[in-house]
Amino acid sequence: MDEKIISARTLRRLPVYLHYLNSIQDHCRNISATAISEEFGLNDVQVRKDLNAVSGTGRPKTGYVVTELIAQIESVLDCRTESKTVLVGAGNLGKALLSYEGFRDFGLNIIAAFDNSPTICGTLVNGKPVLPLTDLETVCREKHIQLGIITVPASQAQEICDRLAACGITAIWNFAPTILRVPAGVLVENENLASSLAILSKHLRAEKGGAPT
Amino acid sequence: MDEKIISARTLRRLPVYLHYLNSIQDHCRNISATAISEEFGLNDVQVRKDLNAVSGTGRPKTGYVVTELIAQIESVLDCRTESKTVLVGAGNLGKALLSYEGFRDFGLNIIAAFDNSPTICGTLVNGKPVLPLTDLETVCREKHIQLGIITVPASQAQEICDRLAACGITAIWNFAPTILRVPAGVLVENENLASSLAILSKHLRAEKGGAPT
DNA sequence: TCCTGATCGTTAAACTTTTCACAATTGGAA
DNA sequence: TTCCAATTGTGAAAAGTTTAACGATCAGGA
Ligand SMILES: NC(=O)c1ccc[n+]([C@@H]2O[C@H](COP(=O)([O-])OP(=O)(O)OC[C@H]3O[C@@H](n4cnc5c(N)ncnc54)[C@H](O)[C@@H]3O)[C@@H](O)[C@H]2O)c1
Ligand SMILES: NC(=O)c1ccc[n+]([C@@H]2O[C@H](COP(=O)([O-])OP(=O)(O)OC[C@H]3O[C@@H](n4cnc5c(N)ncnc54)[C@H](O)[C@@H]3O)[C@@H](O)[C@H]2O)c1
Repeated sequence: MDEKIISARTLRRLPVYLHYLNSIQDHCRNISATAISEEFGLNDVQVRKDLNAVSGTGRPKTGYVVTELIAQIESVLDCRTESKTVLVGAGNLGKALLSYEGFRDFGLNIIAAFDNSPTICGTLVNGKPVLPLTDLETVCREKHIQLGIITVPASQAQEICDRLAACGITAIWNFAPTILRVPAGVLVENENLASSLAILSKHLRAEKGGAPT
Repeated sequence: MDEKIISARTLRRLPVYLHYLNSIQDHCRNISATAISEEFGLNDVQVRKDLNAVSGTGRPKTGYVVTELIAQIESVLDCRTESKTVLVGAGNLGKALLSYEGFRDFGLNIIAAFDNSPTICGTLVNGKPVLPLTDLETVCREKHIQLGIITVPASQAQEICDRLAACGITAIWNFAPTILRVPAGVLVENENLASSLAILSKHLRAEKGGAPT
């Protein structure tokens, strides 16, 4: 294994590069770090360091071979290996995520959704079954689920989280605005949309206040 | 104005604190930075510095008065001032955002949504009208819209972005997986869900590979 | 063949964020 | 009253991240 330590910051930028590379691969054979940096308004050395962390096959004058770079990023992000996933809470947000195919590119495979509302259970969303919550443990254990998405109301999130962790799930993507307590070894990624909103509000305010941002 | 410079990192943590403070305000009069730090698994000095940036009214031995702290964070985040907002692209994700009331706490007020699909236009989602895209400019100008949410397919995002910017909107919340080019003075906040997914995938992979994370 | 300029990769510097260490304050118990 | 333990606030160290500077490489044209 020629693994280098990839910083979290770099890791977060890789999907962005990957999406861009995919979009240009049909009409570009090579791409330079400089060109990517311009595309994203980043510093070119930063991009070069990011790419160097996953690739190392950049060549002076020509840059990187697009398809090669895609493969290397996909390898680091492990896009080819499917992450077997369940989603709990098939409400508005849950259904949107279930319907979205864009995460397939990153290996996400939602096997099933769970909900405790009888009106939703039994339906299919984007071809994926919504099952009663009581089946959660059985399905997770039988299908060897690795990743759990939580889109239930905040008040229910910790309980769901505990149950997921108890099934051996070690990665949780939490959309509820709560902090979850998990056993060691389980990673929670909180999708905190309010944080982004705070940044935007601040910008609007700064503008009105007079100080340029 | 006794404004201090608040770092972006701090700004992102404030909504998290705020949500927690709101949840405890009924049964707690005071709260210490230490207690908050334990709740979130952060360093206590970091929390103290964050709070100090917005408050400065912490007292030794007792900590902060919860209601006071809430008011101060709300003031910094400018939660009381409504951000007049439009959403473009009333698809799965757009409808989920339209239906969500949680952002009201942060001053978000979605006035209307726009879509170019005739089947969606004219409907109401959570009491909010979905209008034809052709009305975008008129509404934005007449209602003095400040913030735009983009939930259209990636291929359409730049065009929508341009139109929003042309209406004088200076803050854009982009959910499409593209980088948007904007005039100076316009702030784009990209909600990149794939980045979080990358972190989770990496964790799963590291686990299987043997190296503990 | 030999330049030239684009590009890479790396080391060092600048900057940011987090953590540590410690003095200062204060409410309440002895 | 006096002391103690909890807690704040802050300057300095440490860790992490971004930017700058520069030599090395190499494709393609003179
Ligand atoms: N919709 C958004 O745009 C948005 C944005 C940010 C955060 N969130 C958060 O995401 C979560 C879901 O939001 P939403 O808008 O989809 O809400 P929603 O009410 O539409 O959906 C919640 C779903 O969870 C189900 N549910 C409730 N308790 C459950 C339990 N114990 N087990 C299984 N299922 C249960 C409900 O039946 C419902 O279908 C909330 O925590 C919300 O704060 C939503
Ligand atoms: N659904 C998710 O969970 C999710 C997650 C991450 C990112 N995204 C991104 O969010 C965006 C929307 O995703 P979605 O799942 O809601 O897709 P969707 O297809 O359900 O919705 C897109 C909507 O935009 C409308 N639209 C298309 N072109 C338009 C235009 N030029 N002007 C106005 N409206 C237009 C369509 O009519 C449709 O209603 C996409 O860019 C997607 O990549 C979605």
